[in-house]
Amino acid sequence: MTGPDAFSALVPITQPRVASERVGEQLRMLIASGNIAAGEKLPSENELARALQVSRPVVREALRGLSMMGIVESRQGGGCFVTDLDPKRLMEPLSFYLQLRDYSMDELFRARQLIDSGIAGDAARNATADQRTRLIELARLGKELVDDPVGFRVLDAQFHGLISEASGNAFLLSVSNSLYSLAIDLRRKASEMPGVLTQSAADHIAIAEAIRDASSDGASRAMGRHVDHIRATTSLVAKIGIRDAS
Amino acid sequence: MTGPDAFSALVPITQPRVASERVGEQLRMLIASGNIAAGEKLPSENELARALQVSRPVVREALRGLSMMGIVESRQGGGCFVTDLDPKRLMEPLSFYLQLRDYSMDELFRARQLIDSGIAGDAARNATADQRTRLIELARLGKELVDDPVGFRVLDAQFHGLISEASGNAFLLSVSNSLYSLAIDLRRKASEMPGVLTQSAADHIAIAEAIRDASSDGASRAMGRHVDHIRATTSLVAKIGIRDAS
DNA sequence: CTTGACAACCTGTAAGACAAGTTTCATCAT
DNA sequence: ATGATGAAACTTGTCTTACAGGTTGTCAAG
Repeated sequence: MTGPDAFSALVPITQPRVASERVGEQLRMLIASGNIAAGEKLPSENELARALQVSRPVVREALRGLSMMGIVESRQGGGCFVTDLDPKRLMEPLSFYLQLRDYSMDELFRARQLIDSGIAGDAARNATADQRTRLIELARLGKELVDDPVGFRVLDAQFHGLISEASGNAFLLSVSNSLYSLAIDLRRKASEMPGVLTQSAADHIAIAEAIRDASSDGASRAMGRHVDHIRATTSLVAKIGIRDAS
Repeated sequence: MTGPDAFSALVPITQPRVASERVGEQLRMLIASGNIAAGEKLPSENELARALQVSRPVVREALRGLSMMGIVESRQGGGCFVTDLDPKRLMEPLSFYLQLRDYSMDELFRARQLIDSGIAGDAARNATADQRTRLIELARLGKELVDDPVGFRVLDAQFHGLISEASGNAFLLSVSNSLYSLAIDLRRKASEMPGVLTQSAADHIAIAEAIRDASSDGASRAMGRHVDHIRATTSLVAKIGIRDAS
């Protein structure tokens, strides 16, 4: 190894060799760049085939690939549409990866701890007065919902969403939402265990108060502890849940 | 808003209605469960079609979808193989999602500071001996490339990639890579300013040494300073670069 | 035993056909 | 004039056939 070989890094993404993947890549770029908006209807398969100078099966394979990734959605007779591009949908392919390795759950919690702690710290710095009071309200409301798992989960989503919003960082918000939706099924099971919601409600209050007091470090630490608690109960559920998988 | 609407969470995944997605789902489960190992060769498209009682185009669409997700890989004439299931490949949907919105420079740098610092800390804990020595090598090599912007950028990418890999967290690796590629065009311009690369090379050495010494906090702080330096020079370039944007 | 050509096989692409569902629009009845 | 009805056009879903381009394995000649 004499020096860095420039050629290996010069082509970071190997451009798909086969036609259908090139077509898929092109469509994906059109969507990512905003030329085709979410929910918009795509041209018909025949039109795309004509425009791209390929056969219809090639277009179909490309669309099917995008469909499996949750980017587009085809309705028989109706046409092909870009989905709402919701994180929940787009993160679903990643659940395959989570099935592959049992320790991947740890990766997600480590990521969540890092990012959510940072977000909480930023929220303590940047939140508006309205957001601070609303957070306190939500946290107090949570204490009354510890016996209502469904209601608490909705409130929990609002609480975390509001903190992400208050942090003023759209990118971290995206990442945090992705993590949240990846773990949401496990969270649903965990929230039915006794004591879990009581702990979460207490955590929420600590976080909300730290943000209210503009204590950046305090908010970070409180959020870190919160994620720790969630990790503990969730990994427990994950272990138990193996045997009663359908 | 009276109460939480439970129905939105009641149907987490809709099972694929079309044949090709059912086929894809089935193959994916075979791979996730280990019945088909990584690197293994799949039956030919015709065999799969016969076995699954569908036509070849259906099988092809399914395989193409899995191929776009990085789960399988087809070679013309050679057959279809399961990939090595490398996390880097499987996390690709995440980078597409992060490309969707346009983020401000400040958001990206704040995110990068948070995530790369965390990654550096993890790398100091989890890196193998080989990775530590290789990092030192790369950092030292960088000092000799401060007059070669192109070469330095290649090495810089390798350096950051190796740290992400050493952290052992595929999710954060993917996020970090996305951040890196989102800012790469500005970085190209910045790396041609005098002094920038000298600073970066020094930063790299500090980071590599902290990771070598398994100093988690030190690596985090060194990376944080590094991102700060990059932010300073890059934002300068961004201001200047506005007028000669194509 | 090595080497080279050939045959069998596999994926890549194209084109055509029909089924099933949706949308649109014109027609008919009110 | 307006609303409902139904047919026609369009779109996706699937199957079939065909051939080109590439790989792999075999077998015979050297």
